[in-house]
Amino acid sequence: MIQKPRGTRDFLPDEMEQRRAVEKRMRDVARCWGYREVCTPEFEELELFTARSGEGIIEEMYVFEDKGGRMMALRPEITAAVQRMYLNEARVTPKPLRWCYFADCFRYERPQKGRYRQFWQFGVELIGADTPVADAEVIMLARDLLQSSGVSFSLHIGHLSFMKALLSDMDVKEQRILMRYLDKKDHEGLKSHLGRAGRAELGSSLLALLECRTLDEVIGITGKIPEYERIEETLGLLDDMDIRYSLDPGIARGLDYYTGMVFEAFADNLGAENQILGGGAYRLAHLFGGDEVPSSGFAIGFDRVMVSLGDSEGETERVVGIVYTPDTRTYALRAARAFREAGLRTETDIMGRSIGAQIAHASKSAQFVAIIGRRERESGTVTLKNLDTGDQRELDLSTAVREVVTSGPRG
RNA sequence: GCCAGGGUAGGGUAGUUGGUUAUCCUAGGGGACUGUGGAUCCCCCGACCCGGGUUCGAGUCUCGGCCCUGGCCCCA
Repeated sequence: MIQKPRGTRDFLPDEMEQRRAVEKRMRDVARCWGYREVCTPEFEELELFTARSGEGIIEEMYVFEDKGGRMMALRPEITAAVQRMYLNEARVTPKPLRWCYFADCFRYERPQKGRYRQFWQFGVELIGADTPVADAEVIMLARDLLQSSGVSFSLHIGHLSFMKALLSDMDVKEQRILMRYLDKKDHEGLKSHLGRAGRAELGSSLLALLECRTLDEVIGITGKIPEYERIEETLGLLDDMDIRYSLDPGIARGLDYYTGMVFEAFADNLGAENQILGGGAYRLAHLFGGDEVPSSGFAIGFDRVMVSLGDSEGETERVVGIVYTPDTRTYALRAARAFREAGLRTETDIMGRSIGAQIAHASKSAQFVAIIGRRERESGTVTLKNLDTGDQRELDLSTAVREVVTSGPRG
């Protein structure tokens, strides 16, 4: 038999309902913050992604040549595409732009728990704002979104200026290597690299920086940096709004287009793949040939959030089963229409089953059955039976519909 | 790309000193039961991941591959 591609998943209705429920809560939060949804193509010109991350990431992407000989890639993330979209379509839109997305991405990687080749991200981008309160807004929104999902997490906030202050006299390439070591918390690798570069004296201050948990401690190591006041203001806002976070000067976020504030979130109950959110302030537009625009944003690893939430039982939807005899089929279908017009999930027999078998089948998912025979058809009624209580009454069709609508969901 | 552990009906399983028709539960379909449900009973459907090797004979042993799970690497 044909199997699904490696690293992809099928979702049955129960799981889809859980995912949609979480997705809906996130959408509602984003909407309340004024972030409106955008959508970009599933695939883009390969160059959109290599311009930013280098040729190396081709190995980790789904890349193909289309029939016109153009090199394309399934999007491995959304931020670059949104920036391209901004440059293409929305450069003159009043700032700031508050956008969000919920979309699937593709990466050609070794699958494991919480890591798939097709995965979904819920993300936001705030374009054209470059203030302390903009930084704070994005972080507060990140917190609200994760909170709405019900996941248990911790939020870590850093700023690239801390490391850069200590590394300011080194060239950019060297900085990048060292920041990579710091991000990975690879102390030995860091020390030996510094030793080879003849800068062993930096080791202790860099490692001490990783241990800092307050801005004052950081400044004690880096000295007063130009960004100090801005960072203090952002963190102060978060404190005033009772946002719980840890200051983590070790966050480097691998990429060089991040410019200032960076942050990550981790699920409390996941193993190796426990990062469920990452983001920060960045500049990207120049790479795509546009005027620079300060932006910030983040993406939530939606699948990891779902793994963290585990198998929780979704709300049971009210279901009505229409049970009827063969000679009342048309009346039964009209009755079903009336229940559906009231917004109820309504199912009718299409298997030619007996009355008893229809009820038996309906009772697996439904809370109500409307039983219809010749008598009900003649009088324009249905016999509404509550399968939870066993009560049943013959009611006018419209009364029966109202009865179910006002009954409220089960359990 | 690396390491470890796994793959038997849709789901969960038994079967490993190699031996007839591969066990049980559950789910699904039908019936007992054509105007009243989840019980019960009966019937049906349905599996050894793929390929090579050893053997008279492989679910079982062996090799390779694929896939899953966990970890490493990576993680935009």
